[in-house]
Amino acid sequence: MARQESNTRTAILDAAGRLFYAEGIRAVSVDAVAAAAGVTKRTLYYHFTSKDELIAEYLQSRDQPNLNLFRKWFDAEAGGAADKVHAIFAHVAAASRHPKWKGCGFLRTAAELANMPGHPAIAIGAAHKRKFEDWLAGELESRSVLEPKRLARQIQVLLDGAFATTLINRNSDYVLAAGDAARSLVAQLEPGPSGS
Amino acid sequence: MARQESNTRTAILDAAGRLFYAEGIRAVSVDAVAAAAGVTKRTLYYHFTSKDELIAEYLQSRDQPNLNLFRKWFDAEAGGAADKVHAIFAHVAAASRHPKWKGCGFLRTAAELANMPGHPAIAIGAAHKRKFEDWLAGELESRSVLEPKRLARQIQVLLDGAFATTLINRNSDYVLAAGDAARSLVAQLEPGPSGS
DNA sequence: GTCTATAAGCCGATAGAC
DNA sequence: GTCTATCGGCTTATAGAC
Repeated sequence: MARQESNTRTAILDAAGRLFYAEGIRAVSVDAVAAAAGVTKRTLYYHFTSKDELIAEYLQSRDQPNLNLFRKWFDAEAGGAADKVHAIFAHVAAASRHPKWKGCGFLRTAAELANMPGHPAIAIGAAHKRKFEDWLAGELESRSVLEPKRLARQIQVLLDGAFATTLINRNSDYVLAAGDAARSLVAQLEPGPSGS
Repeated sequence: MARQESNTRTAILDAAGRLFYAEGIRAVSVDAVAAAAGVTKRTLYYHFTSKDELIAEYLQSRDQPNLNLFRKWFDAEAGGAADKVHAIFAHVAAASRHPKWKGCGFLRTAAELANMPGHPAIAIGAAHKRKFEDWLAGELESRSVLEPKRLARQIQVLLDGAFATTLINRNSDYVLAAGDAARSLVAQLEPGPSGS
């Protein structure tokens, strides 16, 4: 079966993503990934040169899907920019109540690899966060919100804080608190009746 | 030397703290901690029953020192509550520029142990964050800032977001952005000329 | 209380057959 | 492209001497 190549590769990447997110990068062995994918370790090493490459590709595979979720939540919410931003946090809060929730894979991976600042996976995480920030700044700007870049950066830090706190406090109260804060910050700079 | 007991224990805990913070919980072996403390592994296991206990005690040993830092930075800043809160972030930003900076040990440990929600170390992290939140709420309330509890929680999430982003973005811009956001949120609720 | 020595198994990665 | 088999080293934790 010469053309099964990409199927096998995808199966390995899917298994890696599931396990890395559920248990953490260093807690999951290459053996475990191979077993979950239904291949031998030797096959895994045929498709990926190292565990580090597997980690990097796992995060890369989550980049667009995650961004699309944020866009969907933002677009689906009626109302002004403040309410749309708040909706993102409300949806994250709901997701955080799911039993399989384990926070943000990008942040958790960066935390695990804090002693390897040059690791490719961290650069992929940085690019992901940057894309979110840039997208949000564009949305705010097109709605004539003041200081869109500064505000988008503040909201991103707030969202990362929300992700981080879910790992310490099981309930979603802190995510909702972050959402309230984000809405306040946007409302201060939003045009219209409640603006300046 | 019957009374060297607590010295040895302290040496082990110091070494553990240094290594766990610098390289991460799972990246550091018990062998490495024992070697750094200048004792054998058997001695380490005489003083601590397991690596998990060592992890928990490492975080416990950081609880009060970290809280004292926050208090010191807050108290040393002249001006109103908004400026005092901002000062905490400014000092964290400065600390994050140090080459040995690796973020918040409590959050990084929680991220590494995300697959073990009942781990004692996570409870210690939760208690630490809660103490910070309660202390800050008290400071805000005594300065007649409105909704002190809600605000303290928002600021804590912002601070955790600042910690988290330093692991992805090397520079301290995001910490400063968080500090600006925190100051804005306090200023909105602070009494006086700029208040309602 | 601290030591030497070791258990028993898992780690990432590779050799070579087919 | 996938397999079986294995390397050398590291993992947490323990046995037993002193």
